[in-house]
Amino acid sequence: MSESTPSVASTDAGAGAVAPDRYDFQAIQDKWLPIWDEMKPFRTDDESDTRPRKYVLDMFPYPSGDLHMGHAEAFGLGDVVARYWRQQGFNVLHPIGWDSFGLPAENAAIKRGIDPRGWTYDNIDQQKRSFRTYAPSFDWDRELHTSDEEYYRWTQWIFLKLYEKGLAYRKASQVNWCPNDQTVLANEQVVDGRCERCGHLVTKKKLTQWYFRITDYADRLIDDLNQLEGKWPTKVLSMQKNWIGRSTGADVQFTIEGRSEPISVYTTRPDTLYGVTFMVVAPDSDLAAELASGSTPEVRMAFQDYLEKVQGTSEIDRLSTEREKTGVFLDRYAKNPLTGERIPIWAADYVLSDYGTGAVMAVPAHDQRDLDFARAFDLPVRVVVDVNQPVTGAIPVLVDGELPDDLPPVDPKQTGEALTGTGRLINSGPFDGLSKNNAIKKITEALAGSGLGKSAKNYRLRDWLVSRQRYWGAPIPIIHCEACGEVPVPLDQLPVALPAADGLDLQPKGTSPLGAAEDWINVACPSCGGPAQRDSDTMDTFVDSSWYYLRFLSAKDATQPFDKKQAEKWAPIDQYVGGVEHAILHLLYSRFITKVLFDLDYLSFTEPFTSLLNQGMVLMDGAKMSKSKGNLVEFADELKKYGADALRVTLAFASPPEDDIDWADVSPAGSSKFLARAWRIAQDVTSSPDVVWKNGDQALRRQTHRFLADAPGLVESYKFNVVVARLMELVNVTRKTIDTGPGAGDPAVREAAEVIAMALNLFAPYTAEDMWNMLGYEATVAATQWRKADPTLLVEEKVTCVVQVNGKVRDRLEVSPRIDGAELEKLARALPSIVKAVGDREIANVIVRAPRVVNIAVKG
RNA sequence: GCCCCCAUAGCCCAAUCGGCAGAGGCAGGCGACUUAAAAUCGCUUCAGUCAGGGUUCGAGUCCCUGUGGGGGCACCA
Repeated sequence: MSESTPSVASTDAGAGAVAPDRYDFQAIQDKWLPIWDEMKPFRTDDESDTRPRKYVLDMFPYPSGDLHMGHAEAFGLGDVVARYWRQQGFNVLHPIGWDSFGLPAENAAIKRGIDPRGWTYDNIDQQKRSFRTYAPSFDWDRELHTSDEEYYRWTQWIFLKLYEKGLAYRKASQVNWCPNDQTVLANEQVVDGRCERCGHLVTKKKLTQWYFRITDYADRLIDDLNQLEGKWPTKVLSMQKNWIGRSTGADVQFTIEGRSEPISVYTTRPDTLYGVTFMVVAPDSDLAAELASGSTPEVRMAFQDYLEKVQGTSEIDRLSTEREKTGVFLDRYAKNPLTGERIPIWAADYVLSDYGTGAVMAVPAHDQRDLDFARAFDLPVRVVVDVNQPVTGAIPVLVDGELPDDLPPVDPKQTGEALTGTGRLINSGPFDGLSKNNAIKKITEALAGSGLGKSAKNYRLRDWLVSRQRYWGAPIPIIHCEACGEVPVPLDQLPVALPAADGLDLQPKGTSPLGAAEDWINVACPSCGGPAQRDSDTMDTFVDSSWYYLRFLSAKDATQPFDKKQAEKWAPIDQYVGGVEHAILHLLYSRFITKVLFDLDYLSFTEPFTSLLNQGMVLMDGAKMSKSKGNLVEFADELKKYGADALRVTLAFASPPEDDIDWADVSPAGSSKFLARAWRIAQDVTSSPDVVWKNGDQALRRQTHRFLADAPGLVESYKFNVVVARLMELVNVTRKTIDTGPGAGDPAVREAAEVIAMALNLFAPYTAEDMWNMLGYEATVAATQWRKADPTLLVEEKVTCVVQVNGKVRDRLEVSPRIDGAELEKLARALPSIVKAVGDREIANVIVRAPRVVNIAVKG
């Protein structure tokens, strides 16, 4: 029918133009976009809708320029899930917003001398236009921007709620400082000693800053990961676990000569307490300064020198594990709580001031770092765990083929290798002979009994530093009054709106630009009415994004951040989609804030993201795309060249979603070809919508229904690439049925075409809609329900049974799937090829797994 | 150093319960259409699953060891 004049695909066909004969993605996009805009098929504002609900969310974009290929992948995949659940009968909430506060806007504004506001919202407009064409099934009516006053007033509200609960506090401490961005950084934002954003070396600076007490939630943040097992990538679960870094051990009290208070040290090895030969404190801790100041003038001098040297060491150098051990003796002594032994105290920078108590008991025989230090300063080493003594069921080691009575004792001081393995205690008084694990328990109990220690836990996680010395963020809603101190801004005075950037110097200078906005910063104290000043810092943008998923549920509510009833209806998120770069930062913070809101009774759940899909990155020639590398693939260019559908299909089909995609390895042109083939099938169908499918070609029907049966499971296990492959297969078989089988008028061809359109809605909504239209149906195909597979078409009439001899395939049998085992064995053994293969060897065993396999095991 | 993940055709990737290694695509080859080429369409070649052991009637799949690649944590006591 279409072999007549090859019409040229018209690229300038406007909306309403007659559909061209050939697949023309531009014409199809232009045709359907205005119709969808009119229909708004993805709105979720109908409160009377009784369908079960699903909440599908992609991590919202930061508006730096236009969308890029990474967005195309993430939002394309998220949209597959959203569209899928709709076709499964769910009322699906799939909103979109922008993470629109942050440094890039401010840096761009400084560079060009403009307002970060304008830059940000221009970029949002640009991204919106691109999204419109890309056509994810968003409910646009819930759009939000974290930089809108209506949004950040509630970010400030959350800050105040944490403040009320004592979870937001200010303290002076050594913080991470990026000299380039001229602002502090949270621990999570420092990667290998460098600023996560700009790559500049991070330094330490003593500053008073705002923190959220996330460490109070450390246990729950670890323990609740169990709920997510199997629903989050194991990689992310282990990253969170590692980041929080819980360890268990004991706090042990050491009394100090010349000091009334004992020093508490944390150890994971209380079993080695008899092996303590010295103590080490962090040189930059208050404790070290105090101990030094109570010592001799010589020590004070030496300590000062050492401290200065330590503070001059960059973070990068300090983190090197190859570094020589350094330290100074403080000429002070502690007392071992169990033995009463006198223990010298040193200051050394291998001990960190902000972990545990900033002091450790050193057991050089059983800790590599302590041993290195002991060897450097010739301090005694005492073995207290005999690692040659088996604990349980250990296989004895033979020496020269003999079982030795006693292995030669190993001296770590000689070998330089600390003995960290298991074994039995020696040189430990009443605890001799106990196994390591048993000793940990017994010694901790003994300490607890005499009030000299107790079991304890420690975490690598630090409190979340949330204040930033920059302009483009949510102001911290606190007022500093000379008379009253810190005074929270009353809730009814929120938002604390950002002053206009106009007239402010946004250049980074180490203090917030807001400090210079005099009209803004000077206010009357809400408590006493006296002169006071606003806090001039703004919040880390991860505070903004920690709760945005809740704002979507009540995006226009002017009275509260979110409505608890709406949250109960929709949240937590059924499917969250985003890159693994947020595996720690955003996901950890959001989990924390969710738990806080739960504790405050604003929520009835404790985990925000029920299941998580991490899509991989889109690379080019094996490397991350970037302008400077010259390997940038622009989303806008690709969109123009291939259209939204082909891009989406390409990204879904390239690989499993969590794998990286190298754009050099994929073929958007191939995807276009596939879409054109699918589209032509709908075009070729000659039967009318009321044909009776069951009269159609059985082979094609089987294929169609097998697809209907398999695809849902594949989508739900994120095997989108396989679904696309199966769709390609179905298209190929349908093509064959048209060209060389019963022809385009066969009812099974129409059935297949309709199923292809219905399924293609997940990956290629424009093409799907146009096919659906050609097949004689009204828009929109996105609202169709997934057809149920006919079980009678899933049963095979004949299956191939493999006949093996000693596991090697020798022959095949076409049999009924319901064949009985004995019958099958008889058939198999009668096969001439099998008789020959067996020969006159004795049959040892015959394994029959009807109807798939018969395996004859023979001897010899 | 500790912990985790991965390895199938030239390339990207499939392979429900352990049961015929191949669904799909790219690239390649041949052919059709074309004056020719591109595009398009049709047909088609290609591996025994990183290596070595083990369990099993049977292993890509389970177990152990190693190699290669990727990731997380790391002077956290």
